[in-house]
Amino acid sequence: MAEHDIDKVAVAPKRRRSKGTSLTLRDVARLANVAPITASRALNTPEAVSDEILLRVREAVERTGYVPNLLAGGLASRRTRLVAAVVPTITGSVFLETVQALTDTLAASGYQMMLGQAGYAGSREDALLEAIIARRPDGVILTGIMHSTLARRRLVASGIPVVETWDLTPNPVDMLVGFSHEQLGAAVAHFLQRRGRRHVASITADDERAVRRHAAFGAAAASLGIAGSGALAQHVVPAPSTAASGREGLRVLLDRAPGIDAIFCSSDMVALGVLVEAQALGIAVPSQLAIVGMGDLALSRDLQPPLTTVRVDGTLIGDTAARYIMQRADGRAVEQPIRDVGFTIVERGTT
Amino acid sequence: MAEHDIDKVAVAPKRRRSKGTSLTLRDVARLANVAPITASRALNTPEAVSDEILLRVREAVERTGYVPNLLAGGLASRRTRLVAAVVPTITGSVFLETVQALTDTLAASGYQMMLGQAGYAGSREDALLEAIIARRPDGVILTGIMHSTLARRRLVASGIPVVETWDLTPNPVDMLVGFSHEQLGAAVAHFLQRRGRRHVASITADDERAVRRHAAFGAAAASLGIAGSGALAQHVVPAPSTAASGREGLRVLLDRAPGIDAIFCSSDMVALGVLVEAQALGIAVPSQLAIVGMGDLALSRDLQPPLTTVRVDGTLIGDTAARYIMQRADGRAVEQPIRDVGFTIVERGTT
DNA sequence: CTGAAAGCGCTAACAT
DNA sequence: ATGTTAGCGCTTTCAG
Repeated sequence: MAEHDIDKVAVAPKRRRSKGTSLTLRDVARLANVAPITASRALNTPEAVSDEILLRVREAVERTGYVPNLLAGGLASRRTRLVAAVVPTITGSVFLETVQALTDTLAASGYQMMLGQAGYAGSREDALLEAIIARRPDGVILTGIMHSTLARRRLVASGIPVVETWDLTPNPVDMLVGFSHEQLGAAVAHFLQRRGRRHVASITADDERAVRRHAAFGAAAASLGIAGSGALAQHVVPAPSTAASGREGLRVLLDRAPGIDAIFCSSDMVALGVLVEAQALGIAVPSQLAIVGMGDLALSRDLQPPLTTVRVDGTLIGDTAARYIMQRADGRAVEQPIRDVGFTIVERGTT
Repeated sequence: MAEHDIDKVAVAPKRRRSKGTSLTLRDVARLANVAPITASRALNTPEAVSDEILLRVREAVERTGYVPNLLAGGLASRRTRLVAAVVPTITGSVFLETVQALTDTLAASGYQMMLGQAGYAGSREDALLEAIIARRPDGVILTGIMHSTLARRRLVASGIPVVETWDLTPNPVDMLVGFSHEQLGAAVAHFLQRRGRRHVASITADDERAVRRHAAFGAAAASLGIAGSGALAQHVVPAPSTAASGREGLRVLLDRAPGIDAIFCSSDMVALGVLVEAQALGIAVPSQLAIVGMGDLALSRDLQPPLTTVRVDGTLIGDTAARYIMQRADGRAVEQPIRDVGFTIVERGTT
C-alpha cells in the first residue's frame, strides 16, 4: 500500500483483460478489510474464522451482491460441485423420478446437475462423454445405457467417480445402484402363474434391459409351462415405448396367439395402450386378459381398472447415487458401492 | 529453453500443487512441438493454423487421450458453453419436450445443459438462481415460473442472457419465447361454443399460468353465455396436476353442477383422469360430456376416444430458446427476441 | 486465526 | 501463422 507514485506510473499497465471487471472476492475482501483468502474462508469454512471477521465479510457480500465464481473455485480446488447425469432420452422416460431425486439431493448440498441425453442408439455417447469429462464433474451418474467401450475406458481413465443405475451388471465401472432385470422378469412370470394364468405373452421395447427382462420372463414362463405351445408370444417395439405400441402390440399378439390370457409389458405406457385397446376391442380386463406394466407411473393407479405393475424406487436410486458421489467427493468411503434396491410387484386391478 | 542450470536450481521449487498432475494442454503442445497457445488454436480455431501443425496437434491429442479442461477455458475466455434451464419440476412436466430440445440443440453446438428444479412453490428460487449464476453460464432459460423479484433483479444484474419460455409476459427480463395463456383459454371457450356446448366447466391446477388460462376461459365462456347460470363451475387442484385430480375433479363438478356438458382441463393428465372417471361412471364421451386437455402428451392420441387437446410446440420453444442464447453468446443480435409461437387446438374424439 | 505467494489450465492481448 | 506474456478468480501451501 506504500508505493511511490513513480512506481505506480511505471507499473501502471496492469489488468489488461479487465473488460467485464466483474465483482470478485478481492472486492469483498477489500470492503471487509481482510485478505482475499480470509474472505474465502469466511464463505467456505466459516468455523475457521473469527466471529467478527465472519460478520464483516457477510456484510460485504450482502452489500455488494457478490456471487462467487465456481469456475475459478473449481479450477483451483479441483472440486467442481457438478455432477453429470446421463439418460437415454428425457421424454417419456422411466428415469424421471431418479433425475428429480438427483437434482434435489444434489442441490440440497450445493451441487448442481448437468443433464445429458445419450439417445437409445448410443451414437452420441462418445461425444457426450467427452463433453462431460471436459467439465471435470465430481461424479457421473449413468442411467440406462453406456455401451461404448471407448467411453467406458475414458471414464475409468478420467478417475471421476461413476454410479451406474437401474441395473445390476456383472462388471460395473465403479459404483452401482440398481436391481436385477432377470429376477424381475422371472418374478412376473411366477406371479402370473400363481394368479392362474396359463398362456402368457409379452410386449417389449427393444432397449437392452427390457429385452433382458423379457427374456428372463419368457424362460421362466416356459419352465412353468405357461408360455403356450412353442415359443412365448412376444412382440418387440422400438424404444422409447409408447401407448401406441401397446395398442398395436395387443392386436398383433391376438392375431398370432388368440389364446393368450396375460401380457407383460416393458413399460406402463405400453400397458396403458394394451388396456385401451382391450377396452376398445371389448376384451374384459382382467377376467379375459391380465395386464402387467413396469415402472408404476403416477397415472397407473388411476386407470380403470388400476394397473398392476412392477415398481422400482427411482427416487431411492437417485438419492442414493447422489449421496455416493458426494461421499466420494468428500474423500469418504462408500459403504456399499454395489447396491440392489430390488423391486415390488404392485398388484392392482388388471390381474 | 536456454536457462542456465544454476538458475534452474535456484528457481526449482515451482509447481507446488502438482497432485493429480493431470494431462494439460502444455503436455500436448510439448508433444507436438508447438507453444500451448498454438495447440489451443489448433483445437478451437483450426482454420487459424497451418495444416502441418494441425496434424501434429491432433495426433498428440489422440496419443495422449487429452480432454480439454473447460473450467480453465471458461475462466480465461469468459465463455462457459454452459446453459442453465430452470423448470418447476421435472416429473410429469409439460416441459419435457422443451428440455429435450434444449439439450439436443445445445449439445449439437458443443454446449452443455444444467438443469435446476425450482419447485412450484418457488421457495428454492433464490438459492437455485445463486447456484446458477455462480457457474457463469452463457445463458439461462426459464420455463414455468420465476416469481421472486430478488431473483429477477439478480439475473438482470448478472448480465447473463435470459430466455423466458411458455408464456408471453408484459415485462420480460430479456428474451421471450412463448404464447398467450389468455388467448388460449378464450380460444377453447369459443371452440366449445362452436361445437354446441352450452354449459362448460373447468378443472385447473393452481399454478399461475394455468390459473390465468382458466380465468380467460371462464370470462370468454361467460360472455358467450355458455358458463351456466352464475359463475363458471371450476375446480382447482394442486400443481403438479395428476390423473387422480381429474377423477376427483369430475365427481366434484358433477356434484356441484350436474348439467355440465364440457370440461376444459389444465393438462392432459387431468383430462385423462376425467375420461377414466367418466367411463367408470357410465357417462358417454363425447356425447354427454366433452373433454379438452392441454399439452398434447404422446399418449393422448392413443386413448379411446382420443383426447382433444391444445398443442404447444415445446420442441420449437426449446430449440428457439437455445438458438437465442447461442446467438447472444456469439455476440450476434437476436432478430426477434420476443416470439409468439402460438398454439393449436387439436380436435380428436373427446369433443 | 490470518496472510503472502503461487498456481489451477487455459486464452486474450500484444508482439513478431 | 506462431509465440510471449499476463492474467481469468479462486484456493492450496506454507508462514506467521
